[in-house]
This record gives sequence, structure tokens and C-alpha cells, in this order.
Amino acid sequence: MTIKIIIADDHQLFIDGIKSILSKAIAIETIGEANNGLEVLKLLENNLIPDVILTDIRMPIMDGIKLTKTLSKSHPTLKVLALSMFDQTTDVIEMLNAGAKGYVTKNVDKSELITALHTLVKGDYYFSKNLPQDIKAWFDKESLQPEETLLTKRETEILQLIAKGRTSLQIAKHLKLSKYTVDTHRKNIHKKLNIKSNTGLVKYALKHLP
Amino acid sequence: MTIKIIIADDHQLFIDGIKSILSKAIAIETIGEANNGLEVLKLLENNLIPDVILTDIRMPIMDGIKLTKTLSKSHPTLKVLALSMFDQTTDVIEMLNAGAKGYVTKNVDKSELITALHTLVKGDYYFSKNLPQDIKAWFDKESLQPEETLLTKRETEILQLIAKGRTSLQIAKHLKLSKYTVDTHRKNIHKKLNIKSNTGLVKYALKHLP
DNA sequence: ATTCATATACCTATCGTTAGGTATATCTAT
DNA sequence: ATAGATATACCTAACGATAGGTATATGAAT
Repeated sequence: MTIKIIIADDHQLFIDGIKSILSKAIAIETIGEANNGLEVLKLLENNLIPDVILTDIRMPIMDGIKLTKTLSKSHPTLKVLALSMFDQTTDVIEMLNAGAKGYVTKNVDKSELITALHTLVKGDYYFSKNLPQDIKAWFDKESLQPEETLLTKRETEILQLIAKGRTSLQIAKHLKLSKYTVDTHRKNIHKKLNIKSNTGLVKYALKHLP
Repeated sequence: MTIKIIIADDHQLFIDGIKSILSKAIAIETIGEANNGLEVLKLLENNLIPDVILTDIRMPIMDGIKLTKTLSKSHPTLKVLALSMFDQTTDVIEMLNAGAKGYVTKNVDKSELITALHTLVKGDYYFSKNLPQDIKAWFDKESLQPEETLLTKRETEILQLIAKGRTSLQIAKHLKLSKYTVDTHRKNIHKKLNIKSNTGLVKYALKHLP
């Protein structure tokens, strides 16, 4: 049984490359391509129905997250494999919450891509190796809405203060903690979100926290 | 006469894709691949000499600009075709200054890529359609300073990079400036915006800059 | 009852930013 | 032609963040 896929990416050359790779794989057929989410929906409207949609996250007009959300309502049996350059936890979680069944970064090799496609068709999830460990753990535990439970209350509290521009020492005094404790929380936040810089933390906080 | 090429990109899947595309093209042969600039140099040291090097710009360890500069000294007959996701003029100019003979973005299609390779081998320059056609004209062109902006062009440029999480040293290298100069601009931005922390700058940039 | 997650605290080395300067060169407009 | 703005470059001290640890106490869940 041949796996039928649609590829969505705003870089045409990348689509061409994937198509070329998959044309050599047995039992996989590319039946359509799109440069943004909206174009995928148009293909589906024309009754071009694949088994898996391989989609980039960041695309103009309609991004991969919006696309996946739409699909999980209109075509719930259709599997979505996210294909991104970024391994930031936020992206992974957003895609999973939207309904994606797998996530691979663009530095996997072709065999891993093919493995991922087969895994999804079997009904399993697939995540590439370089993603943070926690993600798999959350799904093993079948915990829902991982975004909400990602950071603990304390971590969230501290992240909010970081985003306000407070230093570790100021936060420590405010919460009557040791500076060391605040720094430990900082490190744990970094690890959980797979973000290394203060700049990144600020951007995350602005997007995801009240 | 077959055109021999080496592909350099930090995303293995992208290399695999290009290789797959080019394997179907007549008279083009991929003789090597690399995940960063240094790996390209190693291939050349082992007497693997291509006609064209197809290289990404942003790569770890040694980026495409550094690689191209090195090559234009060590292997001046070798043609470099830059292959980037970004069409920012600064990138194009940097690559051209470094000695690249062409620049295509990753949203060209496969036929355009092949055209570009043939054009370079013929000895001409090639730029994909979405780039400013006359690069020299761009150099001569007077850049317009629209309306009364608080920050200067340079300051804006640097602030955008700060907001992307780049350090002063990284920005300095990218803009070919001294770290000291970048820090001076930083201080001037602080003063003009009356913001003292990096955190504040990031928030300002997200709100006010494209 | 014991494991696990959470929260706490400490240590150190290194990196990056901030703040206080000074000093030119060029470009722009009066 | 000259003042003012812009862009460049350098120096250093102090402060804050990052990345490696280690270690203990507690409450919740199996």
C-alpha cells in the first residue's frame, strides 16, 4: 500500500528536493505540493486526499500551525508531520496541540524522514532525536495540554519577572529566595523550553504568558 | 562536459534533496557534500575539486561567507553559488564581496537551480529573480531615510540583531565591525530609548520594528 | 514506603552586558 | 566652512547571565 503525501513548504527548492528523495523511496508517492497552508486546503477541496501532510511551520499566508488546527477538524484521519528548521520546544508543542503526529527537524537525513512517514501511517508518533527528551515523556504519560503543565508555578512566576527585566538578584529578594535558587530555576526553564538566551526567554514569555 | 559540484549546507535533508534533484539532471554530478565550510576545505585538500560549490550562507563552524573568502584566495577559478533562505541585501552583498558568482534563494525551483549552475560555469553571474537585478545599481543607489526615526539605520539594524538573540560579538562579525563599535551603538540605543537592559531592548524591538 | 517532581541552596569559571569614558572620520545641512 | 549627527574604534571595571556541577527537604502519587 503506497503512502500518499502532500508537501507544504514556502521554499520551492526544498519541496523539489523532498519530492526527489521520496520518488526513489518505495511505497511513497507525492501527490501534491503547496507553498503555504491555504494551498494545502485548496488541494484537499479538489479531492486530492493524502495519507500524510508533510509541512513546514513558518510559511506566509497560512502557517503550519493554523493549517494543522484546521485539518484536525476537517480531516481528522489525516496525519500531519511537521518539518522544521527549529527545535524550540514551543514550536513542537504548538504543533502537537494543533494535532500534528510527528515532528522532524531539517537536519535529519533522508532515511529518518522515510522512517517518520512510515511510523505515522502505522498510527504512532514520531519525533527526531535532537528534540528535548521531555516531549516524549509527556506523551508517554498521555498528559494533555502539555503547554499548560510545561513550567511549574514557580518557574512561571520567575519567568514573568525575568521578562519584566528583573535581574536574578532582584527576583530573589522579591520572592525571598536565594539568588542561587533563582538561577537554578532559570536553568530549568532553559532546559524545558530548549532556549538558551535571556532574549529567547523574554520572547517566549511575551508570547505565552499573561 | 559534466559539471562537478560540492554541496555545503548544515541541514542534511536539504543536501539529500539537492543531490537527488541533480542526480536526475544531465551533465551535473555531485562529487561531495559538507555540513559546514571547513568540511568543504577538507574535501579540496583531498584533491576533490569541483567546478562549482553550492553553499548555504549560515552554517556552524565556518559560514558561507568565510568559506567563499578563503576559496577566492586558494582556488580563484572555483565558482561559488550562494544558496540561501534569505534575500536580505546585506547577505547578497557580503557574498559578492567575498567572491561569490551567484546567489539564489531557496524558493527557486529545480530548473532555475540548474540554470544557475550552467550560467556560472559559462563564466557569467547569476541572481535569482527575486533579488535586486542590478547589484551595482544598489551600491550606487541612495538609500532613503523615511520620516523622523528616532534610531538611525545602523542602530535599527543592530537592534534587530539584538532582538534575535545575537551577542555583540556575533553582530560585530556579521556586520564586519569591531565589538567595541557595536557596544557603542548599543549604548546610544539605550540612551535614545531610555532603556537600560537587554530585556527592554528586545521588548521594544518586538513592538516597534519589523 | 519509596519514588518522583518540585523547590530550595550552594560553588565556580566563563561569557556577555552595562557604564564610564576618549577619539576620529565622514557625511549633511546651514 | 563649519557645526552637528552619524559611524567607527578602543579601554576597563563592574555587574549579570550561563553552564557545569552537587545536595537537601517536602509533598504527591504508586
